Amino acid sequence: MPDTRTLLIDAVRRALDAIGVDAAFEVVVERSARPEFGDWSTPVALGLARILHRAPAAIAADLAAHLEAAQVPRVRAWTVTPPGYINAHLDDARWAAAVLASATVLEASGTLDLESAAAGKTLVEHTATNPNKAAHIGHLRNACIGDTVARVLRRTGHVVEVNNYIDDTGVQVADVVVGIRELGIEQMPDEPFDQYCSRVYIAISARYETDAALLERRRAVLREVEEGGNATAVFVKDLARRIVNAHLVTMRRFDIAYDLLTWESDIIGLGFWRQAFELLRESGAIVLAESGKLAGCWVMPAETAEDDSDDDTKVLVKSDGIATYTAKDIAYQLWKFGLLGRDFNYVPWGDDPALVTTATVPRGDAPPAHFGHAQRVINVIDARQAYPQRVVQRALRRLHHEREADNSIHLSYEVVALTPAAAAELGIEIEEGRDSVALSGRRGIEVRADDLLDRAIARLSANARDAATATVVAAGAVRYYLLKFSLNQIIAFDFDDALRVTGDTGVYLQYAHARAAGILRKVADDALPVDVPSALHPAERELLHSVEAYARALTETAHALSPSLLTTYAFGLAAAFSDFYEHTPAIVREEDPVIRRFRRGLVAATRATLADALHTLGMAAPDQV
RNA sequence: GGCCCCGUAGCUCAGUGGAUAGAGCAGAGGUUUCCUAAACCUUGUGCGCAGGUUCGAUUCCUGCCGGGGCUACCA
Repeated sequence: MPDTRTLLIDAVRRALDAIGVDAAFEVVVERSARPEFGDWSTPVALGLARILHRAPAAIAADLAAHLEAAQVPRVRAWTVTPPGYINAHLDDARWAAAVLASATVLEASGTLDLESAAAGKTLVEHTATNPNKAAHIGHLRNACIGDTVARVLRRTGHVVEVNNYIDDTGVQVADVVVGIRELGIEQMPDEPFDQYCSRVYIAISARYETDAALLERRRAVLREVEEGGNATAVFVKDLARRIVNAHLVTMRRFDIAYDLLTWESDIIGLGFWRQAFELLRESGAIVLAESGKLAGCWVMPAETAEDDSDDDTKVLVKSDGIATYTAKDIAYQLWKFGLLGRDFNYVPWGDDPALVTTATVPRGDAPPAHFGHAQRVINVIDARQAYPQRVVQRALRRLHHEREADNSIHLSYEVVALTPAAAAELGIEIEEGRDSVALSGRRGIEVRADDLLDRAIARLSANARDAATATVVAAGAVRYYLLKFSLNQIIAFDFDDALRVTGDTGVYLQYAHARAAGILRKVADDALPVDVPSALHPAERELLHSVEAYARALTETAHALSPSLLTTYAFGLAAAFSDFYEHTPAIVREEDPVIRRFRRGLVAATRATLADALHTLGMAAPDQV
């Protein structure tokens, strides 16, 4: 059943047809600015005034007459207000009943086919934290965005595959290897492995400044890793596996999971890059630079012949023969679309039955391969990597994969930075004149994801009914905090904001859900048909509008790939419910059976909708807190 | 220099080509014989500046100012 807004847009469209307005004229219908105007309003008459050479109010009156005559379902009356708005006043009995019925369906159905099923699979790559250190809140922002986007897409009927890319042949892992070998730093008793590696990473990064010879050691490590089949490669693989396991445990605490772990070393080991290199070379997409500062490198030249500045020339193979990260990413992107003509080997990861990892060597218990071959690829990567992502897209275009290039989405988001207050709390000096400092694992400027969650749990434990509740509410609170900012807004991280338990927080949403669930526990469902009372309380109207808006909020979130749209919606729904809760009499003591039944139904619809929104955001919807 | 992002209330942020631009926090003051007060209510002279497009611009365009990022044989 269409929602009221869609119904009204169609009705206005037909009224416009009736007075001969071009079908291309855009119909806007929005919530009325003030309740006394109505429930929904359209400004179409304003825009038509010039086209029709008539006063807006006169056009509005004509249209209102047509709408009145059309007997639009769920609409009780049409009015016109200056300077020419047309307002719909809803027939509460029919509208409210429809909203409650839809929300009940929502609860019953497993998936919500809101998108007319874009054919094919969407592959979402997220997290992709370098396996050389503990995950911090910057990595967690990435994971929360990616995980939520995947959930939203699945909820709206898409087929989704989630990859977590493991960059185990890159510079950052090599740094830790050099650090462990050269600096003699020991793991402390009780020190988690990922935190130990973070410590080594910070130490070796500082040492490079004074000991350039160490950089040569790093080059040697990288070469051995790329060649494979030696002790260093085995050492790195083991180190990376241990870090990846730590990352998976961390992310699991936030209910973040993956379908497939893809290893950069397999892209090298299985010849993906070799294959991609040949394709790129044969097509002329990359060339060997023979002179200049890039002599000896295989590079992808600039976008256009005119713009041949070095600025836009990207090195894919360094003069020492080692492929850059971007090069391997091109091979990976080709694989994601099924364009490489090669596939990974797949083996289960540990004892998690739902998680598969790529492997260089096949194994007997390999799960059936159903990975890759995506229609659309979404790479969740921070805004600083926009340039290399453009190079990946450009590579697809140069190989004449236009459609796949168009369907390669860099889902860019801004970084997390520390406010001066947060930096001070961590004992980090902030540069004079700056109002924030960027996170940096390399420099130890960070808030570890696990530490933040532990602090949130500690903060919530005092008021939660038990430890398990505190844990899920804390995880939800941290997720909500990292999701509520627009993607292109830098998060100015502040401990007070992130750990707050009142106001616009995940805790508020979960508390509202628990309140609704509490009412449903105490007010029995008499299973009789729900009638709508003759007069709705303003808070009831707002809550009904908010419940009804869920489907649209979901589809808009899916289209924009922007989780903050959904957090904003969910907060609005929870606030509307709190307002209803505070400003209408307690249902448990309601004597009138019609009102009691209706208001219980409204609470049930709210709870179901809020639970659905919370789950789609990757948050728990506890019945009690 | 080129490209990208940001600039809305004291602070952190939503928001929209339409009728009086919203939240949270911080500050002040209130609400509990009542379904969980992690709540609710009261308290607010704010869209960086200047042009342009438009019936209508905080929203779109151009320029400028301020801040951040990218522009590596790192990722």
